[in-house]
Amino acid sequence: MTQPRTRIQQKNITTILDAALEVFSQYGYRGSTLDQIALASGLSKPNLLYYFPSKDAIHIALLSSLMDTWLDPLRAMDSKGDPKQEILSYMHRKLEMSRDYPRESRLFANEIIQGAPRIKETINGELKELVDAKAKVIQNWISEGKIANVNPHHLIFSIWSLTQHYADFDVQVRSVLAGKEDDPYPEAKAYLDLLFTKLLTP
Amino acid sequence: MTQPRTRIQQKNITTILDAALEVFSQYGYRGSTLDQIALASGLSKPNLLYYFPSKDAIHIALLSSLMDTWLDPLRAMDSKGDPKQEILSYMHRKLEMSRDYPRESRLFANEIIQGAPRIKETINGELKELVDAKAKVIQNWISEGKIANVNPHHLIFSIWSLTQHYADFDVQVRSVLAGKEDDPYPEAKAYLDLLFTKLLTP
DNA sequence: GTCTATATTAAGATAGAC
DNA sequence: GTCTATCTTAATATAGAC
Repeated sequence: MTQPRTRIQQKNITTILDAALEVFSQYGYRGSTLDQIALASGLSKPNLLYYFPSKDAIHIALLSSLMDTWLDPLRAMDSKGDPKQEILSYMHRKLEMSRDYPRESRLFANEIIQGAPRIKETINGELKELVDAKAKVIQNWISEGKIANVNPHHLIFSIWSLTQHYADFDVQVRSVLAGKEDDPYPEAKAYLDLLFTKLLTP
Repeated sequence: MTQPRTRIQQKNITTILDAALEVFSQYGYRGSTLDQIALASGLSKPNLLYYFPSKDAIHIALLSSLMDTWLDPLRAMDSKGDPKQEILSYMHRKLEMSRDYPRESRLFANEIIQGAPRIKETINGELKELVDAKAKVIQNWISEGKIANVNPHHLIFSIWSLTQHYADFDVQVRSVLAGKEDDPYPEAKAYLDLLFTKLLTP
């Protein structure tokens, strides 16, 4: 789908991808059907297959179109900024993404839990290189005594897991907090702020 | 399957559940087929359905037989023990479960991400009650000044997310650590020990 | 570009012999 | 209890009219 598109094509493709995100993120790839995506998009099933050659193609298009956005917050971590603030800001952005884009988070979670069959190359390549580069930045901050000495890779994993948990395990979080917090995010932010502040203070 | 069983029945049921765990944890419920489970168990497809009435029944039997084991570490948290040590021990046991039972972790993760259709009652009931009870224990420790003032529910969420991440996102963790750590767990343990020690110290 | 109708295959489940 | 063969349904994908 790299050809130039008319307005109606563009609009339908966007509609399909949004419907597919809704469905795939909730039921996983195999658990989702073209009928569900057709229903969610308001288009007919054969019409989906006019825009995409197959169900798989829709899924792949979704994953790759979202991968960049997903990694943007980590890319934004600036080696020239204030170390503790840069890491906290990265955590905040990730937490906001869980809150504002939970479907995207669950789409990736489903994919990775099931062995990342469709995005393994990206993980082994682009993602690993980005993480390694940022881990070096963090290691430099540690060497300069700006933050406490923690394993940079595991620090990044912990930011991922702590923030994505609120999107991926949303049902469980809300069940457990029922009657206490209607919106888990304000408390999550306060808790994670404290956690990372204490962790990173030398 | 509450009737008394012969030895051969018992053995086959165990074999089926183990094969089902292998398959369901990797592909999710809908992504798994009875053919795959039959192949993994060494039994024929109709034979699976001699022991269980349906695919769904196998999945439900798996989930409920594992739920208890899954919550045991939290149950073991002792209000009369040393507060910081009890919480650290809980985290350690959860990390060991990720390392030793990653399939179980992914089975639950798949289920919860997709909205927990089959275990919502348990989450709203048994799980919530257990967490609320343990949150009270933690709150008492805080009131007594034994540990720092952190939100008990979010503390428990953070233990879940940080430890289960190593099982659920195993593929990603290992890809990112390729060439650095063959086994992520020793570094994970050291990192999480530091994290929770700093967090909980008043 | 969009639809109805349909071909094709995969997967859950059952029948019935042994 | 276990198997081969088969029924049935659901789901991907295509054909062909408009």
